[in-house]
Amino acid sequence: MQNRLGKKFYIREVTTVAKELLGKTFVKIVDGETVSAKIVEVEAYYGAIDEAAHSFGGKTKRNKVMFNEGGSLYVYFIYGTHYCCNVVTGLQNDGSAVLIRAVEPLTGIDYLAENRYGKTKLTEKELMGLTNGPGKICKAFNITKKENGIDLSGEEVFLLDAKKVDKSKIVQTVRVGIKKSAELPWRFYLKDNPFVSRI
DNA sequence: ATCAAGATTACCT
DNA sequence: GGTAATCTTGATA
Repeated sequence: MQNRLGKKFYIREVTTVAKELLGKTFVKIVDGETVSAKIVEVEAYYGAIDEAAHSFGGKTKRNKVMFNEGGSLYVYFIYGTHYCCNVVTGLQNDGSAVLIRAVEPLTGIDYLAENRYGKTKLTEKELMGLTNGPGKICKAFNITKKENGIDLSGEEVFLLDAKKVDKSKIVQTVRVGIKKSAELPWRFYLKDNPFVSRI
């Protein structure tokens, strides 16, 4: 039986939460249907010491959700075309969050496919590319600025606990796609999982 | 008021 | 491999 992750889970040090998010289940309820996916790749961002974090340099209209107490969803718009989805962690005003970079679809795959490709019959290649990147996840789950700031203890979007992933399965590397603080090894993914965005 | 850069992706050669 | 797509913020005038 899977239980919802509680407030305590999120209000901890951001890299700890990032690591433990691997293997957990991301759920969105759409018209009573459960759309879910396993988290396989994440990155940690921490405003106090991390120049690459949106929260570095203080609160703005765009990033204010990142300063919430852990357990909110932070969605931002980037490059004029893509949304990315983060789980806020830590205490109020921490400015820390975990970016969800890749997930493995579990249920509601037709919903994800329809949003991403406008069809439900997918080739093997399309299936593998369904949710293996931060922008793709938001497209597939139809997560937009409407979802920014929502509480993960609500009934629409939340996370389920899962069996703890063995430490030997977690790979830790540097983050992808950033120029500032690029050396911080705050990216975590599940070893050998085919849905990880890049190796 | 104008402008460049950004936690990305898809489509081109 | 290169680049267009085209929103938000923060710097400069």
